Amino acid sequence: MELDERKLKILKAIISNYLETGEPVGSRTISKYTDLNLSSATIRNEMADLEELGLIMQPHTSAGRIPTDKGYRLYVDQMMSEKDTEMKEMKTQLLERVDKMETMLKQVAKVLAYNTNYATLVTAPQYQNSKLKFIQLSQVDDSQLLAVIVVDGNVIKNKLMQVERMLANDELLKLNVLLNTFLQGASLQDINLEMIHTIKNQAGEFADIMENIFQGIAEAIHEADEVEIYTSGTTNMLKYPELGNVEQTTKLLEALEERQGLNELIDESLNNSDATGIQVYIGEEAPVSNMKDCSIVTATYELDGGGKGTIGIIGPKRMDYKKVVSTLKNLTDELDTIFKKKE
Amino acid sequence: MELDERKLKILKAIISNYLETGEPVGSRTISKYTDLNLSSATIRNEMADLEELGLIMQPHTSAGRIPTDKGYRLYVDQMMSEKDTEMKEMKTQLLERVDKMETMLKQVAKVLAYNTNYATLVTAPQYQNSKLKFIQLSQVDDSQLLAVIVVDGNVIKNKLMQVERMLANDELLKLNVLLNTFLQGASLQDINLEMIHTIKNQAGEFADIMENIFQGIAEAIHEADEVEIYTSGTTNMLKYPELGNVEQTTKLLEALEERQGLNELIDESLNNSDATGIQVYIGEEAPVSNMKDCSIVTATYELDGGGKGTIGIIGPKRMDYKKVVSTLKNLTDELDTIFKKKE
DNA sequence: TATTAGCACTCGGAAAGATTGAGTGCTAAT
DNA sequence: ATTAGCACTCAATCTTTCCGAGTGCTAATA
Repeated sequence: MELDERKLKILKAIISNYLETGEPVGSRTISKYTDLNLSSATIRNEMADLEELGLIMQPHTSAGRIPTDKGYRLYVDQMMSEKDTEMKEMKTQLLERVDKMETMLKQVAKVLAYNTNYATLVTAPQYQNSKLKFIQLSQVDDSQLLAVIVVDGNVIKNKLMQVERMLANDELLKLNVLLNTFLQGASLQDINLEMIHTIKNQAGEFADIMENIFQGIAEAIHEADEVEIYTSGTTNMLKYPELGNVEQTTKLLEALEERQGLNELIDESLNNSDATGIQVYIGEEAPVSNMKDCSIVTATYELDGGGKGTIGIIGPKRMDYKKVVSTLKNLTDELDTIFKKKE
Repeated sequence: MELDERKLKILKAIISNYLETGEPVGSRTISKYTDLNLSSATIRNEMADLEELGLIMQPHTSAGRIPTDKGYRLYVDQMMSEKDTEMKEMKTQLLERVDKMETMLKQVAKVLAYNTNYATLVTAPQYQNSKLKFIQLSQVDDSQLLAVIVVDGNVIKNKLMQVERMLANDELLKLNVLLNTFLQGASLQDINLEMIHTIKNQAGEFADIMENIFQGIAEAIHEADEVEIYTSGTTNMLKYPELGNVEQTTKLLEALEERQGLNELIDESLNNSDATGIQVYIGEEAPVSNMKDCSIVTATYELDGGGKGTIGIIGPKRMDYKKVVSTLKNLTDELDTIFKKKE
């Protein structure tokens, strides 16, 4: 059996109705509220076919039909090829207060959650491949040295280190010059053992202090590699009763709160994203086990500096894909420009 | 009517039973499971009295009794005067990975939530009254100046500023000396307009740049004043059905997620805490409207540097006050020593 | 051959009763 | 002052009934 034009139209009608109501859709509804001018009986026949094709299903006999994951997938693929729309209010909301990356990303998650009524997740851009811009050591007090490390994209990391004795000004200066000479412009991966060795040699009597400093730098880098994930609107998930019992939803909320599996999700989405940067996971397709009853839409944004971040929306399978996808598309564009302007 | 010894015993029995089960407690239960050796009828009479005193109530006729807020309050006050117990496992869990304040506080919230099954909240120490330790300006690239600001307790803030031209090394040095001379050791409140004026005068040709810098410092200070609040275990709240319908719990979760009203709670608890630093809010006593059905226990920890932070536990009214209070007491002690060791 | 009207059938969910049992208050006896 | 006993209440739970949305199938129609 083939999926002809009419079947497709009916499928779309079923899905979009289901997206609105969350209730199984009956044949009569379709017959009445589409411009197909077919009787419910005919629709029923077609529905039987669609069911056979695995695109829709009945939650129980004598109920209407709901889309299967496969049905959603078809719908989303269709829809993705169509045009965008709307989105302007969000921009203004977003720009209200953008003074700091962290604040901004939290804000993005919040605004997005508020506007979509789904759970959202935003990661800071990951910078593994960006270059070291600047290192500075300063003596904070008798026993503490502060290393300030700045990388492309102006991500700043501080690292406090204990030292045995206070360094003189010229010693500090020398070390600063040394560090910056060797490390400026290096990508985080470039800083290998060999380089460390060289620097330690050059440092002479401060080799042991350098040891300390590298330890600190390593920690700072490690820290920079840990992606910070901001979530918002997680409680929105409680609004969708079809996500099964409360227990399951609770599990999902816990996962979101504890960031369980979110890293996998983000890696997955960063690696697999195509030109548009948008990925849609429906039900079982999700790389996180607690989210098998949901759909997840992720988008990747990219900075000039090479940093990449992810924005994700987690919602019920009957999420408004059209709106979500177009919103995300616009949002990533927006982020791109904001970050570029700030740099 | 007076609250005699026996009534008190019965009240305690009712409350502690209710804490365990979450179900209204009947007269027969008390009669059987206490060493009072009284018949259920007698207990009933006493219960009627306790009800008249406003210490317990019936959720409906022909149900057992549950404690009122007033009853809880009595119980808590009694209990607070008694001895502590237990707590050792938590320490080890806590110390597993303490490399960074932020990480640690998150960890504290998590461990606490895990161990108590309530929602928890932890704030970083607030430093309004601590002193500025160190300021350093560095030229990051052509157009950007980085100010690193360190205050007592080693809270570090970075502030990037745009400048029109690149500063020469000796110029930077001069400014650094200037800033540190005037500002080192000053509490954040000390930095008033007059001082700013003086510094700007001294800065000579760099007055305009100084303007920029002060702007930056102001922002950084402002930022330091914003308390970061970490929450964990919020989904635990879904485990207590007596918190009313799901909607209300959802509201509570939202409040926790969006940090609504948490600042009030923290201020309140910081200001009102007595020698022990522990505060208990029962039901309506809570300074946050969404939490009228819960109880909140907060504890204040204090650093040598003068920073104060709050740890809070939010749970149902029938929370295990004894355990919670002793846990919090121990935890704050622990935090105090950890922070002191780190300084 | 495609569509439609008609009808018997299914089944979840709401409504209405029936049953249970934990708990109470009151009274009379100890 | 305490207790046994009893009638009464009421939420919770289980049963039963009923309704209607929706189906599949068949026979009639265009």
